[in-house]
Amino acid sequence: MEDASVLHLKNQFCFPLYAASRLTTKLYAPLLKALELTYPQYLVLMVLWENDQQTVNAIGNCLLLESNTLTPLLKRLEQKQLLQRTRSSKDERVVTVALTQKGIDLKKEALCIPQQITALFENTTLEPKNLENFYQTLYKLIDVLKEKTA
Amino acid sequence: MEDASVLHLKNQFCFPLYAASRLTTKLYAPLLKALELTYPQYLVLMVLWENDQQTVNAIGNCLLLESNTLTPLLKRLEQKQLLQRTRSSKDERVVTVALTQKGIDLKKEALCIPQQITALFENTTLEPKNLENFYQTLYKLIDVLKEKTA
DNA sequence: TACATTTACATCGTGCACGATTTAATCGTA
DNA sequence: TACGATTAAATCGTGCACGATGTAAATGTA
Repeated sequence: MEDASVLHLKNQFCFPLYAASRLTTKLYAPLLKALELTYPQYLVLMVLWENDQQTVNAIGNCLLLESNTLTPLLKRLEQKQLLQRTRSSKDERVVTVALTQKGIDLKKEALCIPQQITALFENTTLEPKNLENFYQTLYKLIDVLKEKTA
Repeated sequence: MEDASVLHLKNQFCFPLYAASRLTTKLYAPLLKALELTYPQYLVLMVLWENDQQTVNAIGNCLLLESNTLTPLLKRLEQKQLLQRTRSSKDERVVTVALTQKGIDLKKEALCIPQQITALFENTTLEPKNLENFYQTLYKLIDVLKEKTA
């Protein structure tokens, strides 16, 4: 590759990931709007739907986010009465996040989202077999990136 | 896949893209800090290094961004005296963005970034052949997403 | 040539991301 | 048991993203 073209957008390592991530968030947006959720809020709820009663740190480990991002986001979800933040009495540094009944109930409405997303990819050029390889490599990439940015 | 697990994070379509995108931006951050650039600013400059003198719209088409994001970003780059925004006299609606000499010169310092990134992936589990397929599928995905979110 | 429509960019408000720092609690160890 | 180090959240400031709306210029068409 010649000198100049290494800086061309199409040859960049990161741009397509950045673009695909933003476009995917946009793909979810109309479905999440029905639940009055943003995409990061949806991610936090998925973490809690899978395992309720987690600390801020634990949620952050799942999503690769830290308290500076999570605290305000969790406060917004608490204001919507989807969850409750409680400072642990055993260790006053720790805040435990627990779903409210309203938060638990919202899962039922969210259940149809994954299949609606999947349906959007039917009859496209994206073959399931390619996608499988794609996600395998993507997770490998994430592992390497986690190590290199640690 | 059973009902509950479709909402598990690891089975989600979008989360790994979101995570990989953010981690990749973090990977670039220390290199870009030397140039006092953010990652989106770097992307805009790459577009202009490849083709100088573009309208806000044209830059947005390259990066999939609109004026609501680009205008403030371009103003910041203008304040750093890396580029100049000029309203076209032929069509007063259009703003043309042109690199200053300082902006042109910055390219020389940026040239080493791609190879430094590439070097980080040597001796990892990511095989070049897999990555080639990966990026092919990623660009296909972007095309589908562009269509579905249009 | 009026005038509705379209286009290009800008503005505004909200919600992330994230580096840097702060605060308070707990831990480790001399 | 003091006390420095570590840990968990929170706070702060800056810079994206982006939907919604605004503004002004250009365009299409009756």
